[in-house]
Amino acid sequence: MQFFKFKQSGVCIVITIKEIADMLGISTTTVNNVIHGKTNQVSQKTIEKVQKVIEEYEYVPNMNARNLAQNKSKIIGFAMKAKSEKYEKNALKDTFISELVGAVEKSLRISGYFLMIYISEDLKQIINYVSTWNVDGLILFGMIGDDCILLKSKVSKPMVFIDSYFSEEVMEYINVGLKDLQGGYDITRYLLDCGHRRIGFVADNCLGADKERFLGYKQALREQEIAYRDKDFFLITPGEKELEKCLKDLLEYTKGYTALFCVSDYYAVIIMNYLRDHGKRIPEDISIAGFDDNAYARIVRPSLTTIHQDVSQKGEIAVEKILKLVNGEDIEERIIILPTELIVRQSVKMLKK
Amino acid sequence: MQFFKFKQSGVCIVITIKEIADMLGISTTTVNNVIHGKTNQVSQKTIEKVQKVIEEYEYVPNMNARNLAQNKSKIIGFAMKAKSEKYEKNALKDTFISELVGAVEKSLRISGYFLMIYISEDLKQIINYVSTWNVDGLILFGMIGDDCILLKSKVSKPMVFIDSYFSEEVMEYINVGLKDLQGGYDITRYLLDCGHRRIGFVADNCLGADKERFLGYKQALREQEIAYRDKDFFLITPGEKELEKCLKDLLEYTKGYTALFCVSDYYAVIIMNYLRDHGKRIPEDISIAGFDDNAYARIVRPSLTTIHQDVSQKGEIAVEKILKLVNGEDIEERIIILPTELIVRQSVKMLKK
DNA sequence: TTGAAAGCGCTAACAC
DNA sequence: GTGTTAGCGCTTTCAA
Repeated sequence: MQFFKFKQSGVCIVITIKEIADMLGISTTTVNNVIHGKTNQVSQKTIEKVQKVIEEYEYVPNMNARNLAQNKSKIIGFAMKAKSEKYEKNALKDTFISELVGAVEKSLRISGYFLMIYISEDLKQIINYVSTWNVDGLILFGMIGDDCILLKSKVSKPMVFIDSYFSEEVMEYINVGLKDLQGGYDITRYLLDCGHRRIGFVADNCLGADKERFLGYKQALREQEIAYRDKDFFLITPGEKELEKCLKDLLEYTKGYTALFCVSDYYAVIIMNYLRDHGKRIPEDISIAGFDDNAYARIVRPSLTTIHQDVSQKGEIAVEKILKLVNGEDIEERIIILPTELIVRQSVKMLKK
Repeated sequence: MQFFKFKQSGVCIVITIKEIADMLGISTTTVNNVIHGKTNQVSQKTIEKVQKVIEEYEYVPNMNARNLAQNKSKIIGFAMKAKSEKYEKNALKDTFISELVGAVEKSLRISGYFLMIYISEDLKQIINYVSTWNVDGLILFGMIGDDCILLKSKVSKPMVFIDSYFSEEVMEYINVGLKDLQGGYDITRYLLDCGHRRIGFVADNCLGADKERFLGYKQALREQEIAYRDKDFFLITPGEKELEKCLKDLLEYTKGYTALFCVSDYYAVIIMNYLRDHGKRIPEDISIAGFDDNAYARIVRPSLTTIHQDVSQKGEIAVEKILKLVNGEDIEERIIILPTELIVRQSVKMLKK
């Protein structure tokens, strides 16, 4: 039985290859060939006939069918672990994440791929997600060593990591990272050069990139023969209430310091505003330095002295790499380390020596 | 021929229903029934056997196959038009958008749906996207009247609009909106109450929500019998260079005004910083008011007097509505209008009367 | 230059 | 309780 669909205004019909073939009394193979531009196999006449119908009926391929048949999708997954409370609410409220995702989205779109975001605390769910959608490739943010190993062992699809650190011996990973240690060193060095001697380090963990920044901080201290004491690491806890408590503690804590190096602008800005709202003058009473140079850094007053990184570039490179892998191309540079730059603004006071 | 897959460490195998059935010497229907919890049809013994294999081999359904068979997906599309230059680069750099998308992502994730973002200047591409992925539902942001009509005529899937305005007679639309006019009125009224008489309005267009805010602005002026002149509308142009030029013009323009009502905090903050960097004191030389109460509003100094809206709530409601529609449930409230609230901070000067 | 047909993995109507 | 089977729309091999 032949079944023809007729174009009607106001009614939404999706036409299939088979229907086009039936309408024209030809085979699906031929229609398919025209759709895929394998026109050397098809007569000019047929091509035109088919194209006319395609246009008129606005044929659009069914991705699910295509993917099923080809065992692939046009989807690149962007997966991240929802670190505890921090991102459980709304990961994209962190401008770092949103800029990164935005850059990835845009790059993929330009290349004809689709982005699917997947956020979960549970790595197993992320792994399931990959196979359930048969994602062509995965961009992973914020994974630490063990995660990477598990992922590598469970996922056979191409993967590109962003901001991950893993041991040297497993170099088959692809990672787009940053000179985190260098950045941590540079900003601490700057604080030291400004005459600061009591410098607190603020972070919500000591893993991955944050750990590297911390190591850079310690290295700079060491060079100036300043002893690092455990209490110089101020651990902040994400999550509404916990954060509130931390900030309160911090108010007391800062009394022993002239400067604070916050591992990210995200926290630097929160802390800066909190301290100021509680009577501290910045940078007169306490200097604040950040890391990332996010959108807030320029906007807060005093504007934030920080380490700049190009977040969009991270996303773009990650996409470039993943698409190469998806297309079976070889990747020469597997570990990309982007540079950092010290941005001196107004949140750090120059102490008299 | 039977084909068994064996679980091996380090190798990633995806098992199918058919394979489970073959391994156990039962039918796919039975396996399927167990997977879908239709256990009243299956003996306890079989259930256990199947569940054991599912667990051991980590069965995960193939979405493409499932979607194809069921003629649906678990995807909700979030589509927006890339307004000219503004979002072409990275839409998520606008905190309004990223918070909205983040909230949508989170709500969908909790409900077991997947989000696919689709940004395009071209509405036709958005329409194609819907059918190519057979998206279950669409959340649309930033569409104006004509867009909505076209979408309605071309897309048969459930749709929920965010921040759209359309004429009264087409009430079958679902829209999650805001008291934009009221908000525009309130903030202008506040400026007037502070003694301002020359108030400029700044926006990059005069459509949709921005238009409503503009109408609110005009209404407040009218009430105080202040004449609105065309030149009181300062049109700003997005895009790197154009924006730069606009800001320069604005510097001159502000001479005729004591206050500026910017249609969004996004612009308010940019303008505020620019003016200050060029020697204007805020609010002494010129007062600035915004709209949205985004993350920057609290952070800039002087902090921004603005109209608050709950962006995450918009996203959450949109998801709630779209899922109801997807599930064939009835929607009682089709036009949701969220409230606004005046937030007085420090960017507006109280003039002596 | 064109066509027939098998198959991707899952679902669901129907039969036993 | 369990099994058979036809399809979802597209791709692709092989044959004509």
